[in-house]
Amino acid sequence: MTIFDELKARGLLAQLTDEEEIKELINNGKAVFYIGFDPTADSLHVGHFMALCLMKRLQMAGNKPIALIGGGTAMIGDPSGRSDMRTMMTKETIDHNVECFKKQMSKFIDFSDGKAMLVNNADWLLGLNYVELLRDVGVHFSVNRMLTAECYKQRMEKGLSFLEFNYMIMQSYDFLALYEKYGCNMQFGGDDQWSNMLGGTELIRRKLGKDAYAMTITLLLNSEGKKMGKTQKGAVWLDPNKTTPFEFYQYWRNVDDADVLKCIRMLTFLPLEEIEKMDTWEGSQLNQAKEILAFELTKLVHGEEEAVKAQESARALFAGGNAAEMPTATLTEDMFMDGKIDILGVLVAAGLTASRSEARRAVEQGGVTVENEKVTDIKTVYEPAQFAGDGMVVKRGKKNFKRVIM
RNA sequence: GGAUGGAUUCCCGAGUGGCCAAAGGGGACAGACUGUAAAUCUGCUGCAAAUUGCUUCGGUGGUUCGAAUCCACCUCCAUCCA
Repeated sequence: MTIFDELKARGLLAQLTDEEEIKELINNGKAVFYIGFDPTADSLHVGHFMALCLMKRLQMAGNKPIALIGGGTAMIGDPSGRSDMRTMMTKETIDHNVECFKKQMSKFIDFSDGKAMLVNNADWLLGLNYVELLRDVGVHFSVNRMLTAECYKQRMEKGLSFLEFNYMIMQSYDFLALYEKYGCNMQFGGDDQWSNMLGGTELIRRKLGKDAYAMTITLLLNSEGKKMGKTQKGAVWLDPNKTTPFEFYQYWRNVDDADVLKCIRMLTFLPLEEIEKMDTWEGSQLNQAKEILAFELTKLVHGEEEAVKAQESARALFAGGNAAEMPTATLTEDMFMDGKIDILGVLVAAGLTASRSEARRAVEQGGVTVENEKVTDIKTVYEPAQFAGDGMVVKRGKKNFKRVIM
């Protein structure tokens, strides 16, 4: 199976500028492609992960990836898919994020021996001269055309600043710069990047009279049409300090039935034949598929050891027992009043609830368990000795656990 | 720069002097049912020393016994005009 067919079978491809030409290039390892990542946070998340996987797949097929970190474009902020303006980030924050991105990326992509490149568009964007840019690049853009782009249309009602309006031009310029510097002939990105990417191919055509190609990856949406990889608390991060391997595992373990197979297909490296078999699974059998999904992804991101730990913890916990591997919270002396701490205090200290009021509600609604014993009285108190040794396992709801120790 | 409309709790949105910690909906959370799923039903959703107290309706100041609500100034947003 060719790489192109595989990508297609996995449902990763969304839009392509020229299917035949792209097929030819990537199947024969002739593509030099880039994917841009704007450092808007200090860790990569699931959306980036998909793009990195794509890079890896193409790299394995002999193509040369360029990972572009948008240290320059982050100064502007991409309006695509946004209903309101991004908060402007300081140069310092961006620089910090760029460093974090670099570290995480090198875990997934092999940058040794020129097999891949890592560049930062701050290197060429920040030094641009305004008037020169307008004359060289600006002439090639039609405002009328730009305004018809989907990403701007959405913003016509809410308001769009000139700063953000220029994002497309910066991204287009990136493509041109990479084309000229490194012979980069293709750009990949999320489907919401389509218009920005077309801007680049157009610019290359107009300025150099050359063809370059663009292809977008299907956005990972759940059955309700929302972006996956987001929780109430925010994104699901790849940095274990921001989203622990256990939480990461649980996120995938809990996806809807309707989304499991799609996720396995798009995110894992499991062979397609194996995935086809799972496709026939129904009902509670899908639970197995979820376990596979969670395990595979945790393994890819955090390594096999962490994946095994997360899986064992999860199995043990949901089977009713207590696992050795569990997030822990440590109490300190000063949390005790007269040698005692009440259940509300424990819940807050363990980070299981945000406030004592919330803790009170959780207890009153029968959602709190200590060592598998339901706690019904909000006045229940504990003494330091009870948290000695292995401590106690405190649960809020079905899926929030903490081992609380002294 | 001018005119008009607007800013309410996680989000949408009602409230135009006391009965307002603020209707309704969504989401989140908890319970029941399940398969760690969905759907459904129930509860709940500012904080706390908890039949009470405290802080909140863009910001600051004012009127009043009493302000989300009235007044002044400011900030931000949208629409129209330039």
